[in-house]
Amino acid sequence: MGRRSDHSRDELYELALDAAGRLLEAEGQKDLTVRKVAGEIGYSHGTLYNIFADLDDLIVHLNGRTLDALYEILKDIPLDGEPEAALRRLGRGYIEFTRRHKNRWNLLFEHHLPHGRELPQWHYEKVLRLLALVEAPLAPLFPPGREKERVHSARVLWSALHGICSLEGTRKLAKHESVEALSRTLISFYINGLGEAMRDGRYE
Amino acid sequence: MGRRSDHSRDELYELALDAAGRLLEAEGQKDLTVRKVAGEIGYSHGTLYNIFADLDDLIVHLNGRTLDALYEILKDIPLDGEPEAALRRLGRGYIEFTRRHKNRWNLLFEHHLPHGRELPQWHYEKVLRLLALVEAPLAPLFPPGREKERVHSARVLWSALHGICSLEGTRKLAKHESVEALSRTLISFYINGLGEAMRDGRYE
DNA sequence: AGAATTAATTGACCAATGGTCATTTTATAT
DNA sequence: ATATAAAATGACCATTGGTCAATTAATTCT
Repeated sequence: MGRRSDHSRDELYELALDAAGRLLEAEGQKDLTVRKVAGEIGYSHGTLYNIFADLDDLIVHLNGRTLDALYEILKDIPLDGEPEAALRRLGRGYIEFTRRHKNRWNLLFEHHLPHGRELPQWHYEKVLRLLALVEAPLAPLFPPGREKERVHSARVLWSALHGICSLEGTRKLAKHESVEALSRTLISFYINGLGEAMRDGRYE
Repeated sequence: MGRRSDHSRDELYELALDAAGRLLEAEGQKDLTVRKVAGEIGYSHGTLYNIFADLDDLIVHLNGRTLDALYEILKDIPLDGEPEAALRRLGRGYIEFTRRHKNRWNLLFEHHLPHGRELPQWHYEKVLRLLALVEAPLAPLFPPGREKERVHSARVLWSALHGICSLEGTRKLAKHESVEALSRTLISFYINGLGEAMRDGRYE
């Protein structure tokens, strides 16, 4: 068979990522193969190599979608009011997302490009956009001129929450523990400690 | 070829895991294959299936070794003195380990058993032994009768540190950030917040 | 309209993998 | 020596990621 007019290149890109996402969510990483994705959309596996450089490339784009999906969830969460409460709301949104899309979310962090290849710039931009959501509620806690420290704290909180969800979701830490409880404690103590240090003027 | 007397079953087990560890550290997850491990120790791939149920099983045992190795590093770190200082020392040890053994450490958290299979009991015991190291320096911060909360806090800190190292080591968060700085801030603010809450009697 | 050109799609093909198991080879017991 | 039991092998299978010449359909040109 040759050039069909069923789908444009862009449509094919979307179709492929749709199918890849479905496969991933339904069957897990092991079943996310070039051939299965191609089969799902009614093309041969060779065709996918016109759209993506290779499977790694496809995964990088799929992960981009995951970051977008998470942003779409979190962006509507109100960030005003008590900083701690806002952070808890964000945390809950994050936790719920990782629960609902466990496989997608695992792939995002567990896929590694082969040696020498780097993630595209837009990946980091998508991450920064998410981090900005965490930075917002932190604003009232930092006086002007301490923006760097605010960014730093957002990263601590983001990474820490990631760790909590990661260890729980993959059952690597212990069989059962409440992610909510752990994240709640984290946020509460961290913010209190931060506030205290800031009040006493002994931040760093 | 048949039954050789070169190595006992136990020796073969150790040899295989040695080779697997070497391959993993040198080449990464992609090159950790049954055939390569077998080749490294001078046996055919079929032989490995006398020792391990399958590749997943081999990896589970390899990960057990990783947990042991981490414990061996951390167990000699002095945990007395200031809680915060002790936690920082533990954190540094952990960070250094994840740097030195990046591939081993990634595999530990990124490997998933196929659906329906569970990690062996001894895996969780090895984890608990590590968590106990974090619980120790927290002891002075909790009055008697709050052991549950102490365990809880150890888990928060452990998971959070894991998240920080994970995101940094895999370059998924941002290109460069000081893991040390992030973990230092985490420990400092968390412990301060915890102390304050405990003093004021408003824990939970 | 018909021919020439261009581009997309295919599937045979390759090397490698995880895994199985009948066969072979060796050590041990009789 | 012979029989028995255990372990090591490698042919074999299905599946994978990836390549590329051949094929086929859309587009352009005359």
